[in-house]
Amino acid sequence: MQDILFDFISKYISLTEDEKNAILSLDLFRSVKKGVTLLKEGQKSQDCYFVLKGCIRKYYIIDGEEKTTAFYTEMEALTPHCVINKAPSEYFISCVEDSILAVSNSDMEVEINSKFPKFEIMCRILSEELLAKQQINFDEFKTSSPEQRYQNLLENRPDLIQRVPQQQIASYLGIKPQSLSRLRARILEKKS
Amino acid sequence: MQDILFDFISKYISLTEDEKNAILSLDLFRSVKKGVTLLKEGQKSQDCYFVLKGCIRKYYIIDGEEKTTAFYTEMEALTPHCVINKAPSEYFISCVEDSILAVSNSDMEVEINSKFPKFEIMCRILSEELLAKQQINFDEFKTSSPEQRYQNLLENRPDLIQRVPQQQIASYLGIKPQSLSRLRARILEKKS
DNA sequence: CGTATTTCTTAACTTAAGTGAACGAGTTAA
DNA sequence: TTAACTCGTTCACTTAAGTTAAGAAATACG
Repeated sequence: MQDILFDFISKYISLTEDEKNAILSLDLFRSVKKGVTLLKEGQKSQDCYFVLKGCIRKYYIIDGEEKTTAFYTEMEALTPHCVINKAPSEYFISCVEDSILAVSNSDMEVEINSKFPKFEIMCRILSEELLAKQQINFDEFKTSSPEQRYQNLLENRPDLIQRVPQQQIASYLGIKPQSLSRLRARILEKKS
Repeated sequence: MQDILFDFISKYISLTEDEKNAILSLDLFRSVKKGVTLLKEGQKSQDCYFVLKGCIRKYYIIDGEEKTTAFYTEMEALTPHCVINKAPSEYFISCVEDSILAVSNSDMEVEINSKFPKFEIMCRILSEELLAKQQINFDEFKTSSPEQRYQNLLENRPDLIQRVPQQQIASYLGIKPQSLSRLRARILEKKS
């Protein structure tokens, strides 16, 4: 399981055995059951998440309704906004499947960063990379219809549609579950 | 005009007179007329833009239709995706108003970064900050209707609605110009 | 194993956005 | 000054998503 984390890190920087051991000694790994809420609206938290196995999601509750805006699966990292701006969180984070996560908090990161300056370089590259990805994603979302978004999802993250309940997929696409059902039926009809 | 740039930078790092002069000697400032296209789909470019005065926009052409996905106004910076991944651009960038921009290319940045390591720190903070903003923006877009998006825009960037043609605003909100007209009429009716 | 509960689908109806066309106001150019 | 063009609005019509409700399918749990 640790290998997944080190594989990920090695895409950005190379680690010595000493450095690997220092990371392992932080005891980052957490096993989390499906349905568990990791962060609630209004909470202040310092925890960042890296998904080793499973899936977590970010959602808002607006007028009593859950609005899912992101899923994070294997090899994806989530730094909640409340960690950055030190304000109460505007959203929830919860576990879609039984998952294994690497959970780090600010203190640990300060410690690691001061011991291994390499780490800061990785963070910079990572956040630049994420920013670029995020922008393309946003543009794609803006320039397409719900139906196109669903087709895109089918192409780019087909696993999600299997792993995640439809209602969460629907809200991720910006529509209601009933509309997703209908839209799926429409697509099937077109194919035949 | 330089003051705007230095004001911006001073939010992140402090510069000595020498450093300021080094930046000025790069001769970054460009005056660009309304309507000029700075980047075209398919082009490879190394140029990044910082708006000192005016407004530029990013848009795609999809099925012959312009789809505007972002506006950049005073004190906002745009690093095109093609600069990061060194691939041809998927979108256009053009000038909405007569504008004054600071235009930097990769070579200059390498030069500045090597002379003043401070600069790299600024870039890291900036991209982290942008990433956070971008995520909140994306979430807001996803969780709201065209009408709510328009109301949001009225609150958060009222100037844009004055400065930018309706059709570009409409496409930025993810709808057609006719729908924006209708939506505006609907809102006026509600108020009365 | 069967019951309860949640999740997904279907349907009928409402509302809002897309489409195509026409119109008037404002701008540009001959 | 007039003709051509652009831009925003309006209208009638179509299409897709929201809403409410009911029923089927899948899942969880005692």
